[in-house]
Amino acid sequence: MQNSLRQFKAGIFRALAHPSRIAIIELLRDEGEIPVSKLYARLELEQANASQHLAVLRSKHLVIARRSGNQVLYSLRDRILGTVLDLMREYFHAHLEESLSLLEDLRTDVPKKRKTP
Amino acid sequence: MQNSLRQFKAGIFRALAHPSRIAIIELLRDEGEIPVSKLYARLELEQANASQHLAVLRSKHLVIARRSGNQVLYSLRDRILGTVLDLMREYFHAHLEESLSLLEDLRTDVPKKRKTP
DNA sequence: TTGTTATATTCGAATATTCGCATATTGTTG
DNA sequence: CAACAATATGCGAATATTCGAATATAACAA
Repeated sequence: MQNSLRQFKAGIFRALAHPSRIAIIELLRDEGEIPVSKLYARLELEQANASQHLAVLRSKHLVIARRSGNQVLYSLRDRILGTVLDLMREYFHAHLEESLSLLEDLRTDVPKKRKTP
Repeated sequence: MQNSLRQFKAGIFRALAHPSRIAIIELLRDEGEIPVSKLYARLELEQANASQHLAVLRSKHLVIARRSGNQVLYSLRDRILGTVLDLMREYFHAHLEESLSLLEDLRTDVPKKRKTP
């Protein structure tokens, strides 16, 4: 009872527990409804990979997919998700210093931009 | 940059992405600071298991551990986490119907209570 | 029909989580 | 000190996630 409710919540958090999926949510929050093609172009994801992540989000009903002719348009299911991410940002700022040290730990990958080596 | 920030957020969501850890957070939110012994008694978790989950929460700085003599007292690091969980409840209610169908899907385990079949 | 574009799904390997069990650590009491 | 209580950690097996590669499906155009 109480228990499966927690499982429900955990499932949603799990769906949010990936950088690419967070990027997707943030993009949808900022841009509204967009086609998959634009989505994976913007986020520099492989098409298949983006589709897999979208499937995860769909399975938790976090996003809505709508077919429009050739393409599929995605949008956020509920503003609450945007709010949650805003809270995360707030949290991030509140604990900026140690957040930075956490980021330090993460700074093993993510070179991403490199100015002509 | 933007990317490792998302990784940071994802890490926090991942820490929340387990029913037992959600239960821990909710318990700390409701009870304030409590010793581990009380925590795993209340949640009916194995001692080692509870400790492992607490380690996950600690690693993301979501909880604070304070030693007091023999025992270790845990508390929530930031009210924001409670707020996030409240939002989740709000979300749950907003989409109650389909949430219920999601719960149906989960109802593979969690028999828990059964009225003599 | 055939071809083309857009998106989804399947598969398998690499990696990560989760749990119970055993053991280690820390503090207290006698 | 030894014995005990409270908590943490290490290990290994079971399970779950993640990714790229290949393939499937859907809508449309010629």
